[in-house]
Amino acid sequence: MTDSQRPPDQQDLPEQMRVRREKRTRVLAEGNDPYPVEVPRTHSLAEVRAAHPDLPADTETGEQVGLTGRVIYMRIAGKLCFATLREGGGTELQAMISLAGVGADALAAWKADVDLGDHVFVHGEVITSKRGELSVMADSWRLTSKALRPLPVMHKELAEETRIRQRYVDLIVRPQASDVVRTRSGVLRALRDSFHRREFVEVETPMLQSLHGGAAARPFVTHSNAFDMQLYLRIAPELYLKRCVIGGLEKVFEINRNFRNEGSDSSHSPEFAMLEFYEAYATYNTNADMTRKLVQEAADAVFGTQVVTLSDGSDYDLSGEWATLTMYGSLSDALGEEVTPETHAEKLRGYAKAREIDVDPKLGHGKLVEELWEHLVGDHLHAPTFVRDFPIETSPLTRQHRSEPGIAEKWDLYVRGFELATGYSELVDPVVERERLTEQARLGAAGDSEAMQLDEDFLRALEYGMPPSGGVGMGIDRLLMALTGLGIRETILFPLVRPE
RNA sequence: GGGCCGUUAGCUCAAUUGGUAGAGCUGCGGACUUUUAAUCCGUAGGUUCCGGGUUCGAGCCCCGGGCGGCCCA
Repeated sequence: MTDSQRPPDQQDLPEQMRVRREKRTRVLAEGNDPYPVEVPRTHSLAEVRAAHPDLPADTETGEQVGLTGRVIYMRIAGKLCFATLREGGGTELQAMISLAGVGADALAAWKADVDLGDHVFVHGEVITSKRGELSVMADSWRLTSKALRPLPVMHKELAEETRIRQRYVDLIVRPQASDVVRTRSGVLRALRDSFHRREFVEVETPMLQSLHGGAAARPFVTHSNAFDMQLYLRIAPELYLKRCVIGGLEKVFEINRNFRNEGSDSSHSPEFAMLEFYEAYATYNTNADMTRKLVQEAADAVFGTQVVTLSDGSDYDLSGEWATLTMYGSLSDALGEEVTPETHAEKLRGYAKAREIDVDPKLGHGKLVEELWEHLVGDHLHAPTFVRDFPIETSPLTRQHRSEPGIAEKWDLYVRGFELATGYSELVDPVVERERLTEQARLGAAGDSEAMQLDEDFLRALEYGMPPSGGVGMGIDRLLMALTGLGIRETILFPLVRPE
């Protein structure tokens, strides 16, 4: 049982928590509610600040207000107490509680009852202090929510683990934590605006799927009692979005969660937000262009610039056209050896060994090429770069290149060395698709836990005819990483963590 | 999965060679009607992550485990 679930046994509590509980009890005993249902708030702190941008020091405005906020600092000077109140948006305002303003009893109650972290209501006049600080000079005050746990020190950073496990505390003490949340919200809004301007329709497709497909990944497995059947949490929405396009929804997008039962590190989370969009008559050329615009429009909308400032203070330039490489061409350059779709796996293994890159000896040509490429090229890409033309055998849902044999019309977008998005000219030939998925099913039966299952309903849908189309998937968490320089666990409000 | 590092007061961190577990902030008591992380005086607060072991003696050494971080796969 964790501390928070245990019934409050006063004997076991640390002193500071015991004291706060006693204060709560005392306030109740005095006939006051430390958790009132409603208080006569007239303005937000931000509204007061906005209304009085530059009052001179020692001004009395005559304006009466009722304000609320969490006490984050207290300074007591005898018969005059100062408290810094902070509200949700991060705006702070000083409250002044004086003997002359509230009387002896209310002043004594303030000193006795209020702790750092408490929510309070303060009624009084908007003034500036002798030092010029915009303040409310109280004529009355009351608790609006008594905090039973002490606030961490405000001027030291919380341990990273505590920041993640107790994000609510992180949000209270670290304004940048809520900035990230607001940035994320702004990015999502910008993406939706970009799609709506282009007349895309937002859809929501199943999260619970009876077959897992649309990506190469290990799924989470669950069970439906009603249907008495095994279900998977989706690893991708792709096969359902394609059904939409087949049905005539020619421009669709979905922003929703995917689940992959794989490792968790600084760029992977088991649960992550994904954007996918599909457009009839688009190709991997046109949708690369659109992907770039989506990212640039999001940067503009949220930061007002396409040269974003990362968390380490450096600038990152997302503006203009982005670099383009081909996978085989850039790998050949990095190796100093010509690599083509005909290059034997044995030879690729030799290149890997010569460069001390460990590869699974069972890998075939396609995965070897991708492994080598990631080590020799991908890890070193800093500027936004499209990498085009992947091995066909590792791209089962992608169309064969229009002129180059053995190559798929697929790109990956790399930003600062990590993969941000991927796009295809979609494979729409139902006969070829059946062959590809049958091969995937064979790999699955042979033990490849990432292989897709054969989705007969998807193939049936394809047999009704899907227009030539382009599709893109982009990780939302990674987009936030790209725009801010933060790690994935900072971009997700409540990342999965082991129970304490 | 492997390697390395970390885990000490509410929070952030110290602790010499194995020899009485400390500091700042917070809390509590006091002074103070213009503070800005207020200041000053006083004071309290510990299952040193858990379980074993070695030792006269373990926060520190050894073994096992938990949780976390970094690197590698």
